[in-house]
Amino acid sequence: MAEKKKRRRGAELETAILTAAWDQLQAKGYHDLTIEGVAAAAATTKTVLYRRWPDKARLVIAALSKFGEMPSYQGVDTGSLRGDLLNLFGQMAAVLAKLRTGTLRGILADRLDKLDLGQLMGKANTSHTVMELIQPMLDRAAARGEIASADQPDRVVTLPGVLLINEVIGQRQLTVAAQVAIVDEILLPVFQSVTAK
Amino acid sequence: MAEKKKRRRGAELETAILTAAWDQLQAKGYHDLTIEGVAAAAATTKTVLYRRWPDKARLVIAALSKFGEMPSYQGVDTGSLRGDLLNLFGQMAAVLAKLRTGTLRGILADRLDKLDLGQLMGKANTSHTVMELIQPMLDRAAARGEIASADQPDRVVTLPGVLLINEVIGQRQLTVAAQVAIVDEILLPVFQSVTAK
DNA sequence: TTAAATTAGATACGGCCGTATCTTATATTC
DNA sequence: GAATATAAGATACGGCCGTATCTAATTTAA
Repeated sequence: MAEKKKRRRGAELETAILTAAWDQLQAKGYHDLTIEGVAAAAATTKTVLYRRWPDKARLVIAALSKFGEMPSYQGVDTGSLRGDLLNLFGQMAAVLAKLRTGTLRGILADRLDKLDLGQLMGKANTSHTVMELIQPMLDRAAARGEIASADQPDRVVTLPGVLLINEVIGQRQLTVAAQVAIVDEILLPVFQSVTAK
Repeated sequence: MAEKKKRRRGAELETAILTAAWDQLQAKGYHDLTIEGVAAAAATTKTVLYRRWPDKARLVIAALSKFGEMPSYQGVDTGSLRGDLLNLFGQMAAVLAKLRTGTLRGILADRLDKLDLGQLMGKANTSHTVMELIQPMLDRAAARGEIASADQPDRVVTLPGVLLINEVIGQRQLTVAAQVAIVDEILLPVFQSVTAK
């Protein structure tokens, strides 16, 4: 009896590959995951993978997007800038907690050669940049009178993202205490220091 | 006539290798520099290189230390915290200006897998951490009464280094305008917000 | 001066990367 | 249903990594 040589295609094949990538990520971690290994685990070849994703980082990001159950950020009006920021960091911490240690570090390292910081998070460039998360908070805070102006310099608006990434780069855990420290010791003082134009 | 098979050793050999590494760095940039290429250019083999440096990043750092003419930071009391900080960033900018674009990015990326942020700059861990640069400034500023306390949280003392690295990671140039913005929009507000204990 | 210890140099290995080429199965179109 | 287009699968390549092993030159100790 001859073997059926059924060939997977399109979405079916892609799902199989991403499943394999996800498994490898869980089993071996980002560093030890290889394109060839994923291809083998998915019973295909790396040629097929390279047709879809340009490198390991993008492949893993795709797998994370599909199976990582990363909730997209829900902007909530908590009634204060401090609450908004803590809420944001809390959600980020929850996302990070789902990742194996070193995964994000590895992705960042791999992409550091090619991209600028604003795009380091993968889809961050297309959908919601850090700025787009922060700006509404600042708008509300200004409307409440908590800060003098919602029109803050770029470097200031990007600061939360920078601090988040910095926290990830260090081996730190982004505990609640760390979140509070970041918000109270750094972010609020900076935001509040801006004077109305 | 038989060739003299003179064998270089120790410091002589090491200098030859680092010279080759430096040349390659200038000629091809960090990304395209390879260990094997440096070995070949130095007329030796990579075995010899791996006996001295564990990876490309360390090799390049060694070459930079030897030939990069990176002036070590000179702490100067300019009379104000703002002046001190701008002076620091100015010196850092001068150092960065000597590096080919992408060199520092590459080094950071390569080491991101293995180290925490405080050690990313190579010898930064042994000699002068960022904290050790900043703390004297804060001490002086507190003595002058510019800030309420020199006893600032770790995350705050490390902030200048984080912002510097962030600036480098982006493709930005660390212009004077950027330095001023960092100091005035972020660092001074943060430092000044700390209340005496 | 001879023997012992170092260390440079040469070579080879397995692993993975990223690309190219070719075939063959499957889908699409006529 | 046959012709055509598309994409999977197989294989091979050159490049570099990092390690291991062996040799031979050179230094150091005796």
